[in-house]
Amino acid sequence: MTTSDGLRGAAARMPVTRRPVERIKEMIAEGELSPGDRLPTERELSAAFGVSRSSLREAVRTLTTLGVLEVRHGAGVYVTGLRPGDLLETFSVLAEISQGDTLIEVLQVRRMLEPAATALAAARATDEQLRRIGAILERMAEGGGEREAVAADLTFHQAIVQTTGNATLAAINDGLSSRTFNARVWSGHREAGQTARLRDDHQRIYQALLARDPDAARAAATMHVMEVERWLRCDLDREKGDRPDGTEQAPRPEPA
Amino acid sequence: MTTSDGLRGAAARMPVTRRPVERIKEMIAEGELSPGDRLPTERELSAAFGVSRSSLREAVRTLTTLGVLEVRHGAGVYVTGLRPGDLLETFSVLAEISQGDTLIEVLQVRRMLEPAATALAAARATDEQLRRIGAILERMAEGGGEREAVAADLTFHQAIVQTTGNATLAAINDGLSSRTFNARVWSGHREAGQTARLRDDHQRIYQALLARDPDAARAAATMHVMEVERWLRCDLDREKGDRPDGTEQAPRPEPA
DNA sequence: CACGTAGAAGAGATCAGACCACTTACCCGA
DNA sequence: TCGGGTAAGTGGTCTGATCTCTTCTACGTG
Repeated sequence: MTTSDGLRGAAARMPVTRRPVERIKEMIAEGELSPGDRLPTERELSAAFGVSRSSLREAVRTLTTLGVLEVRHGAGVYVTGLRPGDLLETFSVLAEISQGDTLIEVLQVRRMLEPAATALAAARATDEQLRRIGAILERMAEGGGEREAVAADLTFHQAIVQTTGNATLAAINDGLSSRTFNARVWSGHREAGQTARLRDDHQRIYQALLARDPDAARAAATMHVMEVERWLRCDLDREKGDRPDGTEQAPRPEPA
Repeated sequence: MTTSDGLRGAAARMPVTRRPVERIKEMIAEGELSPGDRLPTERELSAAFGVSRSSLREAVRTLTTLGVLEVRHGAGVYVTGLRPGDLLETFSVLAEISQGDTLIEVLQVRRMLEPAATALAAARATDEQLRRIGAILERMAEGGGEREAVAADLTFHQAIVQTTGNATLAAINDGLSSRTFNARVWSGHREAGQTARLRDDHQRIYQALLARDPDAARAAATMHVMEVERWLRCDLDREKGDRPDGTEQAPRPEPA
């Protein structure tokens, strides 16, 4: 009773729930299903795939989590826009539950992406986009609670990356700088000196964008990410061992 | 009407299935659950959360898809290693089902990451790591079918990125250069000139690594990604409109 | 005729319980 | 002592019923 069914070798010993997942992904890749399309009802799909409705629902749940499908209660199952932002939404869990060294790694990646992205933004930004970024900066200057400050910082960087016009880049960057992540880095860093330093960083980035100077933008972004990295390292050290001596704030500087 | 995303107080009007998802993620973030820990049985969990087993299973399915949990048939549900590679496995769907412009965007991101990563690798590589990369190159030179060539190319770049010691970076890069993606770029580019060009690119990267020369490594990696991007643009143009004139092979070069 | 509301139909959400398939560990016999 | 077999435990799947939400229709009112 095992492999006797006529299924081709590939789909033979596949968990039942996985079959609809692979098939639907395949249909999308082949163009049989397009963004926005509505799928048959769960009851019809389960019959079509020869699986129970429970299993079919788990398959749909998988594809929903991946950002491929979207379920509207009472209305049906739809293919999402399949835009990078849809497919990379899962990305944020990394920043959400990672700890210690992985957070450093995340910042190192941002140190590769954000300078390049900011430089690109400086070259491509329209007047309207620059105006919007400036507005965000003004809102940050107005102060507000820590929550608002974190949100505004996030919005500032997101706006810059969006200016590059690369939605994939924007989605990845969003994932690497999720709200949870930033809140963690920021916690305990609201002292006067650091807040001022942050504002300076942002101002320098903004000025470089205004001047449409990619090199300056790259440098400013690099400095900013490095600063955030320094804070994080400081925090991690404090957590690890409570050494009161403030030395070794930036251990192991990048060799390159 | 109701504020759909109010989220005030406790989990007020949250879909039943989502409650276990959020709670388990929270427990992991708080350290109540650690990598490798085993969770209670599905039956116990469903009782603990006050949901049916079906709903709990959908929650577990969500977390499994995200790479947070791992289910072993007959043995139990476990927390994964929570390593970047675990959490970013979903990443590959982007390369799997994206088309057209998004593929270009993916390559632009790689153009930001791979040069930086290769430079870092040049600075940090151990003799053993360099030897391994060299071995991969030799295997590629031996030829073989297109399938083997794609796999070897992938392995080559993965080995380099792993050399940086940044698992997050490696996971992201893996996602951006999945087998499916590469197979698509490569299809139809096995002509003599391009194969040779590819081998040259790889050799130059390898030489830069051997010389532990970050600048040369960065340049070589950049050239390589740009070359792949040129192929892809060529393919996309061919698909879109069948213009026989070979002009506009590399449209809109990056302004920066 | 225009419009809004109530009801019905359809679709996903959740639940309950049963049975199947796989893993693990224990126990018994050689 | 070692090996295999068996049973308990756990995830995998199925069935079918009920609940909730969306959507559309049809009715009634102004």
